[in-house]
Amino acid sequence: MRVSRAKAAENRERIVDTASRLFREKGFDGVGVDAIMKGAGLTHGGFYGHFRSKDDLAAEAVTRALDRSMERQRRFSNLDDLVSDYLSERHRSDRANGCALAALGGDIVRQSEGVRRGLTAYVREQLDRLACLFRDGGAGNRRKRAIAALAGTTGALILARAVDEPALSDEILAVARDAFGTAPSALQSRRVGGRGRRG
Amino acid sequence: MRVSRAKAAENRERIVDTASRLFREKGFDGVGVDAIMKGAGLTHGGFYGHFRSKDDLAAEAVTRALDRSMERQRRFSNLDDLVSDYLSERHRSDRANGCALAALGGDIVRQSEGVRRGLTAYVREQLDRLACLFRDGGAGNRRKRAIAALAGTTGALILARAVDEPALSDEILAVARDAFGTAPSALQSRRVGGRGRRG
DNA sequence: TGTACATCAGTGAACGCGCGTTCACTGATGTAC
DNA sequence: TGTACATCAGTGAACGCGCGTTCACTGATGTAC
Repeated sequence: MRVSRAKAAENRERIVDTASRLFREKGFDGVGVDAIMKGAGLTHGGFYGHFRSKDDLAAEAVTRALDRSMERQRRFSNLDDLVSDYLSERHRSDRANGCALAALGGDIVRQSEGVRRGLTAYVREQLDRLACLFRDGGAGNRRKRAIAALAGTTGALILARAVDEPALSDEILAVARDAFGTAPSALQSRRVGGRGRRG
Repeated sequence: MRVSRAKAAENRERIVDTASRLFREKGFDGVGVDAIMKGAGLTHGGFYGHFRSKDDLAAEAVTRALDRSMERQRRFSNLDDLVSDYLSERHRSDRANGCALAALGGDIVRQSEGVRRGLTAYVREQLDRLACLFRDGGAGNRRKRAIAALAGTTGALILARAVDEPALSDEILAVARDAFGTAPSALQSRRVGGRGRRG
């Protein structure tokens, strides 16, 4: 039974959103067209009225996830808050709604050209944004610290998720929040005791 | 046709090695039992004489990859060399023989309990090793820097591989080498010019 | 050391299930008058 | 505004391919005498 054009467009959006979440949660190969359509409240047969293939949807779903990530991170106006949010326990456990880069990491390389281009644009934007959030230092130094912070937070989230022991996972998140959330950071020197609140 | 027990054991080893490389290169779902056995110079039917299932092999293959990584990294006695090797262009392009954590990242979470336990042990060992390589600071501070370095290098390698543009990828590797390869690092302060050779 | 037989590593055909994709069909929507 | 028809979003059965797994078979290895 046909539905209105508005409803059809809405359905399409819901398919992309659902796929975006399911892919991050279970990986590209861990989710079938059937499950995605069911998750969007439809039947699988209608899929090809909206997309040319599962790969095409994957490209859109990753792009959407990255856009949402960017939106979320724009809400923070200082590095500490942004990093605390990114390295929160909520984000660690909520893969489905979290950073696509951390969730799909290595698999993205094997995706289509479009997906990788979208990801590259996201990384560039993210680096620019991080560089702005550093308060001190010249442009070159801020960019370097932005790269280190992006690599560090992404890696920390992946590690915290991969590791089996809650205590170690918590420790990784906590240390990384401290190391990458402020600049200069705990990485910097042989500071003993204190969490740098004074500085 | 039956082969000698020694030859059979050797075949089994070759299957694990081949799988270890192919999984890192193409992901767990990107490689079939058929391809693995062919890569090891055998036919697929013999697979189940060696392993209970593909998942069982995956567990062994990841463990093997992590062991090899650990072996390689033991060869370096200072942090600079270790990080330079880990963040080299060779490692970026040679996924098949590189770090399993960076190559399989998010997918490992969805693997069996055994795999995750092996990975956790690897992370612990790696952190201890990195902490030793820092020359200054107390035990607590060294561990923190080890965590930051592990997260940073892992994240940087994943980013450098994910990104589409060679120049950006090179920049990420270079900056991360500088930031995580020495302590204190470029992250530390608003140092301008010079690569810290003097310090 | 040599012979006879049991064992079993590896082979290749076959099975069966899941999944991406296709298609004939349905019936509500959109449009022309 | 109302009616008649064409369109087309969604349905559910079916197809076909790939892949994990099984199995009867082969023939070299290992063992018992």
